[in-house]
Amino acid sequence: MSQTNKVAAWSSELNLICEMRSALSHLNKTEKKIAQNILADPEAATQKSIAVLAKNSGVSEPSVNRFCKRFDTTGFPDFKLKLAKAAVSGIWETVHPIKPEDDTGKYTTKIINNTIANLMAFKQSVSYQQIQLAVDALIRAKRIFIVGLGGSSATARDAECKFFQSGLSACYPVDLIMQRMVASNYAVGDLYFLISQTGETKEIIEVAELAKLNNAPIICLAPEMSRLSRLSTLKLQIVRVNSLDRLSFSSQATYQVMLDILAAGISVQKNTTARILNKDCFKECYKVI
Amino acid sequence: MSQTNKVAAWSSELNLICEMRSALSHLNKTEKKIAQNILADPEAATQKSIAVLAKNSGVSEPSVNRFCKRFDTTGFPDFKLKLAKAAVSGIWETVHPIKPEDDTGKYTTKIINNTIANLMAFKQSVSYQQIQLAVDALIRAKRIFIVGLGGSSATARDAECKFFQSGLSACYPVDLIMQRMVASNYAVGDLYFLISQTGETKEIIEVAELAKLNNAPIICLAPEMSRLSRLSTLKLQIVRVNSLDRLSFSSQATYQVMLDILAAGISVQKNTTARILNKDCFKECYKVI
DNA sequence: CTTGCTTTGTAGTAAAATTACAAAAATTAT
DNA sequence: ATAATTTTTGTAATTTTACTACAAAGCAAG
Repeated sequence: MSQTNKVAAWSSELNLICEMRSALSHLNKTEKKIAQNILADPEAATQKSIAVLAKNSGVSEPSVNRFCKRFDTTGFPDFKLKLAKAAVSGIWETVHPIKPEDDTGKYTTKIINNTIANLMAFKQSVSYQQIQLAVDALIRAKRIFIVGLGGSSATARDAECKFFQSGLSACYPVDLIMQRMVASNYAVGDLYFLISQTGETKEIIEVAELAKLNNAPIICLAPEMSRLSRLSTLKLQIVRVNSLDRLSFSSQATYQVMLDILAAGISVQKNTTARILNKDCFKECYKVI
Repeated sequence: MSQTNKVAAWSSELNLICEMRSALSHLNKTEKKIAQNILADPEAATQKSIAVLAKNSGVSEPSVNRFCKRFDTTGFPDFKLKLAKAAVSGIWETVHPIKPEDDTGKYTTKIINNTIANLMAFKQSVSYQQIQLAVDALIRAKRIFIVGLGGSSATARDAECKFFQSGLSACYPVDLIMQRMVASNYAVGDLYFLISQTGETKEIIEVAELAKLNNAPIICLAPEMSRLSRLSTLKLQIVRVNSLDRLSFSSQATYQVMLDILAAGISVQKNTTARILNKDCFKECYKVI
C-alpha cells in the first residue's frame, strides 16, 4: 500500500514531533486535522485518551489510530509514549529567540535547543550524494586550500585541522593577500574549499572569482542560493532554521558538524580510520600543528 | 493515611527514575519487587502492560496500580508516560561509533546523532551558576586573552570572534611565544580563557602555570578532572558521552555551543542584544576583523 | 489467641483501544 | 458526464487493558 511506503520515508527515529511537522504537507485532510491538534500542544496530547483526541480533532477514533500507526508506532498508547519522549526534550520548539529578560538557565537551554533544532533540520535536508562527491574530490586533491573570513575563520581553521588529521594536505592561509595569491596560482590537483555563513561577503566572492578564472574546482560551505554557492562547482548547503538576524548564534555548530562528517567520510574511504581513532596519533598531531 | 503522606516526600517531579531509586530503601517487599523490576530496564517497562509487569515482578495487577499512584501519578498509563520521559535522557547516551563499512548515509546520520547526544548530555550536566560566574568575569575583565592549541585553536578563534562581537576586548594570540608573553605579562583586569579538548596538553598547561604565577584569573573550557581544570579559577566543564579515542569527532561542537551561550549571556547582561542581533552590525564586524 | 489494622490478591467492572466491516468520498475509465 | 474502482472515513462490535470493590491473608498489639 502507498501508505505504508510513505511511512518509511517519514520515520527518522529521532523525534516524533519533528517528523510530524515535516510530514504535515504530505498529509491529507483528516490526518492534517489530527496532526495540527497534536502539534498545537503535544504535551497536553499525551494526557488525552484516543476518544478525546478524536473528538477535539473532529475525526473518528479509528482515524486517530491509523494516524498513529503511520508514524512507526504499534498504536495509540505507543504513539503517546513516543510523543511524550519527544516533548520532554523541548527540541521541537521552533527556535526560541534570546530575550534580554532571560536568566542564565533560560538562554542556556534555548541555545542548546536551537542548536539541536538546526542539526535536526540539517539532518533532514543534507544530501548524501553531495557529501560523497565532496569526499571524493577532497581525497583526489593534491592540495586543499581553505578560506573563511570573520566568523567563518574559525570554521576554516577547524577544517584545516580535521582534513589534516585525516591525512590530507590542507592549508588555510590566514591573511587576505595570501588567500588571493593562493586563489590565482591554481595548479592541477588543487582544490578550493570556501566557507561563508552569508555566502555574500565581498572578499570571499573575490577569492572564488579568482579561482574560477583558472577553472579551478571549488567546494563551498554556504547557504543555498548565495552568490558564493553559484560560483562553486560543488555546493554543500546548510539550511538554517534560525532567521538571518540571529546569524551569530547556534548556526556555526552545524558547519562544524559538516566538517566532522567530511572528515569521517575521508577516513572511512581512505581506511585510515585506525590512525584517526588512535589517541597517540592525535597527540602527535598536536605537536605537528 | 501514612502512604499518601510518603508520596509527597518522594515526589520531586524531576525524574521518576531517580525518585524510584531513592525511595527504594523505604519500600516494602511487594513494592520493592516492582521497583527493581522497572529499574532493571525502565525503557522496556514503558512498553509493557500492567499485566505483564505484574507477572514479571511476581505480584498482582492492583499492587502495580497502587505502586504507581504512590509516585504522584493518576495510574499506570500516566506512570508509564512519566517513566518514558525520565528514560529519554538515557536514550541519547548511546553513541554510535563510525565503522569502516559505513556508507555515506550511515556515517552522516551517526555523526549528527552523536553530536545531538553530546548536546543533550551537556544540557543535563551544565552548571548555570558557573556560566553566570564566567559571564560576570568576562564582562568585568578589561582584556581577555584566549588560548587554544591544535584542534582547539579553531575554538579559540571562535571565542575571539564571539566575545568581540559581544563588545568585549578579546584577543587570541596565535603563536606560542606570544601566548607565553601574554601569560607572563599579567595586568590587573586581565582574564585568561584557556581551551583544551584534553586539558593535558603540555603547552597550554605552561600558559596556565605562567598566568597562575601572577594570581591571574583563569577560565578554562576543558574536561573535568584534567590538569588544566585544576589550575583554573573558574571551570567550564564539558562532559563527553563519546569515549576519548573518538576525540576528534562531534565533541568540539559542544565547545562551540558553550561559547554561544557565553556570548548570549554577555549580550543579555550588557543589554547589547540589539547590536548583536542587527545584521548590519555583523557585516561591520566582518570588515573590522 | 483474638481484635484491629495493614497489606495483598481475586473477581468483577469500567474504560480504552483495536478490528472488521460498511458507507462515503474521491479517482479513474468509459 | 456517469459508472466502476479505489481509497478514505466512520460505525459498531470485539478485545484488551486498567481500575475498583471487596475479601482473604499477614501482622502487631492487647
